[in-house]
Amino acid sequence: MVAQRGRRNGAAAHKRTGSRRGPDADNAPTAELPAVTENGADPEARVKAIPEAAVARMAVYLRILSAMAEQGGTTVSSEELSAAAGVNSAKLRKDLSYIGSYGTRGVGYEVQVLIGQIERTLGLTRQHRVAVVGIGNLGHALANYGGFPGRGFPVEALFDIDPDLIGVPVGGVPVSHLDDIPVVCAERQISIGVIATPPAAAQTVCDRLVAGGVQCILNFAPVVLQVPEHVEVRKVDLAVELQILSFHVARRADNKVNGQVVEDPIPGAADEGVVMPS
Amino acid sequence: MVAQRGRRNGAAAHKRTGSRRGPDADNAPTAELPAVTENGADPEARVKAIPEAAVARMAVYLRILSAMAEQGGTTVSSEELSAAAGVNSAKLRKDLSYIGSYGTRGVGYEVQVLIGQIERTLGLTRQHRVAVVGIGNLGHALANYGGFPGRGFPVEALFDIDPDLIGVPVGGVPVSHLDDIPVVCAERQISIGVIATPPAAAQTVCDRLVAGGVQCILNFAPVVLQVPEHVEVRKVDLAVELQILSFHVARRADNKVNGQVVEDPIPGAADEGVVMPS
DNA sequence: AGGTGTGAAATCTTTCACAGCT
DNA sequence: AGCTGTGAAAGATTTCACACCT
Repeated sequence: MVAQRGRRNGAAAHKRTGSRRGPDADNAPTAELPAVTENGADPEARVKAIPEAAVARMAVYLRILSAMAEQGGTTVSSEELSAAAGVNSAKLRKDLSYIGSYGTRGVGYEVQVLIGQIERTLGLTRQHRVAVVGIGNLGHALANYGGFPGRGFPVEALFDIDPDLIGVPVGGVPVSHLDDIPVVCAERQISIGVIATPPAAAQTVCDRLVAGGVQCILNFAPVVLQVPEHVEVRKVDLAVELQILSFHVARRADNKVNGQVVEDPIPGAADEGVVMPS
Repeated sequence: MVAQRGRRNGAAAHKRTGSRRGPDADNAPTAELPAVTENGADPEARVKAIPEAAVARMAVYLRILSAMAEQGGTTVSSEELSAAAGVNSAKLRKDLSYIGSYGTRGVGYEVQVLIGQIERTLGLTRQHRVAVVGIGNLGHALANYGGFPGRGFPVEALFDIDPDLIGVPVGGVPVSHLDDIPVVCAERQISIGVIATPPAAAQTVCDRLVAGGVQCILNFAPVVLQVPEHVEVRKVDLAVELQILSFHVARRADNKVNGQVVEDPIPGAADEGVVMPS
């Protein structure tokens, strides 16, 4: 086979990931309209390719904006908003530019307008029914989160395999059996499945959720799920988070051997010095 | 070539306080790791800077390798390991190359060796004492996680503000009061603090953890924490995760409009651009 | 002045593809 | 023949810096 890739954002190109699956997908471009990317003066801005990273930040901006609105704020500058979100203003403006131009030069953004636009972009104008699988400690916590973040994500189904739990209502929703996942999810039009089971059960549960028509999965189990192409998976992995922090602790200790912290590490290196922070 | 991490030069120093870490994906460069020390075998190539993204994946590789070791596996090829981790083999090899050359051409990697090297890189050869703040549903779940991911992250302190909880042992550790965070953390040499409190309390808790000498924070509260430079923060935000998934559901639906709709035709949710006042 | 919107440059990541060991 | 290790190309994201409105 000769090289057939490296297609610079050209026109005709099936945006396919070489192999059959790509669960990783942490950086895939967001839209995939082959040739028809035009979106001129459409009153309803067509969803262009918003970088995945920007989408994640939008959610943060949204929360901050909501808080500001609640406190009576009516306008914000990119400087203010970005500071509250912990990013720099250029990034904030760039992010917002992906969804349109809703600011006023010399003034800033209108809080309400921005909230509306971000909500629209994130698809928050519709409901996304959620199912939580695995009603252990974590599942309980999730189920009781009550409608999840603000409304928009009602928990409509719970599942577990423990006979003692079946039928018991948690947070107002009765627990069903794992075996019923496909049926119940289909019936209740679940669009997001949350997996909070032990790792061993995760893949099976995932398969059933998919069978039930669930399109998106939020996985708390420390397992890499295999899913069909059309299903979106996000992973929240406590162990990974802690280990990343561990890495930083270790790195820091190494860089600190002299009691001096440096921004740019010096190729001086040190052994695995065990330095305790003072 | 001057490639310093210099700050801006145009605008003077603003007060963009801490919180340099983004919401989701990370973007801060990772400092260089000093050369190996212990069992040498590190002739030349000094370990370069390990990309943050690679660090996160290492943790995943590690888990898979451990599972393989448990099942008696002794060697793996990049192809096998990468498939199990859900990435492609080139990425896996590149990631591993950041920590050294521990594979054997024509053969693969020795599971045990890789485990050891990754653990060393992630700083898992030392203990990282953890404190969990906020013993609600989530905090309970975390506290009971028991030593967290395979030992190495012992939970040594718990905090809450509820008088009824103070003194009560959860998962073997008695709950202390929020006010005692600085003292207790310092005493017990806590290096990682986990915040599982309501958003309103998060920043205060964070400040106390920092006062207690905690260097890394895993934040479950939907708040952007402001921290001094030397403190590392990772955020796990359920709302953000769900909203990202929501975005994908919406996008998918949009792209399918001219083709065939296949998903949730939610009755009575047909609006766009209009803010739901619910 | 004051602040947005955005090409263009700088950076960071991923992927290619093949030299080089075993 | 098989598989790792890696320079180099391709992509994606972030940052700069400035034209351009109010």
